[in-house]
Amino acid sequence: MCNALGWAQIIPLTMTLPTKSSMRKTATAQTDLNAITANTPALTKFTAALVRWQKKHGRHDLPWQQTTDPYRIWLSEIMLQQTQVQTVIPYYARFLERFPTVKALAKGDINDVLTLWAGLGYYARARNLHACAQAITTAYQGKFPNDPALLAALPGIGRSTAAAITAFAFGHRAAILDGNVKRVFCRVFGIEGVPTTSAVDKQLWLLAESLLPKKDIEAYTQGLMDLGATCCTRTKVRCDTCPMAGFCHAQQTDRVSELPHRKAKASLPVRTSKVWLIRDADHVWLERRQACGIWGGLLSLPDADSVQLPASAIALASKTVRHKFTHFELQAEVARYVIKSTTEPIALNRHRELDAYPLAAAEDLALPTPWRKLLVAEAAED
DNA sequence: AAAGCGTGGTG
DNA sequence: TCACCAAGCTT
Repeated sequence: MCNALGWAQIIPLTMTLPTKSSMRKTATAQTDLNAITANTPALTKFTAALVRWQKKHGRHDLPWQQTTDPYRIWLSEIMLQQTQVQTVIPYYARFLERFPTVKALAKGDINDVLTLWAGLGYYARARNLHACAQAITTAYQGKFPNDPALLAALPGIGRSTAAAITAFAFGHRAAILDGNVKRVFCRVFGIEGVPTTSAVDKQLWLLAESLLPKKDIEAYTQGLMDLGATCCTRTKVRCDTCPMAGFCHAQQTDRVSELPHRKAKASLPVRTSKVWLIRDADHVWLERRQACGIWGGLLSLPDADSVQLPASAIALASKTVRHKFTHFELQAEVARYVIKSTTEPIALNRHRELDAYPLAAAEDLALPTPWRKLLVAEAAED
């Protein structure tokens, strides 16, 4: 069980109010989904145009596209959750080199998995990935089930990811619904309301199901992703090359920049902490974080209140590190100390300890990004 | 149902 | 610099 994060929250939440125009529209305009899904010709037009467009103008050379290996497709879908293609590509190659099959991954050490994931974020994905590989190995003899409902019961695989895997690996007819798809649907069909709310989300799933083609599920699914990523983007929209331009609701009413409606966002609370950077000439002492919560399972600088410094410690200048997460900003004071050379662990208490790691290896450890950057800079200063 | 969970790109 | 958010899932 994870308790508090250990970082004090010192600034309370305040709400950024929505603009008057968005309040008025979300309050009064209610999209009639029945009117949309009953309009079969419009649905058919969308689907046919998308499939045709994907085959000619979509992406066909991404590293996970020239295969129907469900392991490779699954790995790409997990890495791509809330993460852009350009970021994923180098991680994907390194991961496959180390773990080429689901059985290899299942047998692997979770700390090796986290090391390969370090910097990619949302580390529960890596822990779920490992657990999922073990489940597939034991429950399905290492073969991915081709049923989206079975896949969605596995750790880290939700409804959309399950549909994407079965569509690409098995040609199974199932609907995806990610951020790109929601944006496309809201614009093309003029869906009002905030897509992250459950009511709108439910409507979008119904629409997604009703749009599925009878054949070409691969090109259709890829087309949804490609359109949102290369044409119907958040900003710099390229309506001039869009296959939906002739009948897109947002484009025809000049509201492309207004849809989808944004949620009123809470301002970032700030949490402060004090951590210790304990080093000698070429080592730094790090703690393995507990498996749940922020940076679960990663290595980290220890909280200052949890460590008894060795008697030989000599204080260096402190540094301040600021790091913004999705939901809070961390301001950490890094108190730096040099201790007498040793590679012995430092005891925190009965259950926890700090272990020495080579400072020069900071790039290759399972460290969260702010600590990795800090330690790389620390090593470079020597 | 809504909050928790990372990081990097972009304008 | 700062706000916004991306091939979402879990609890």
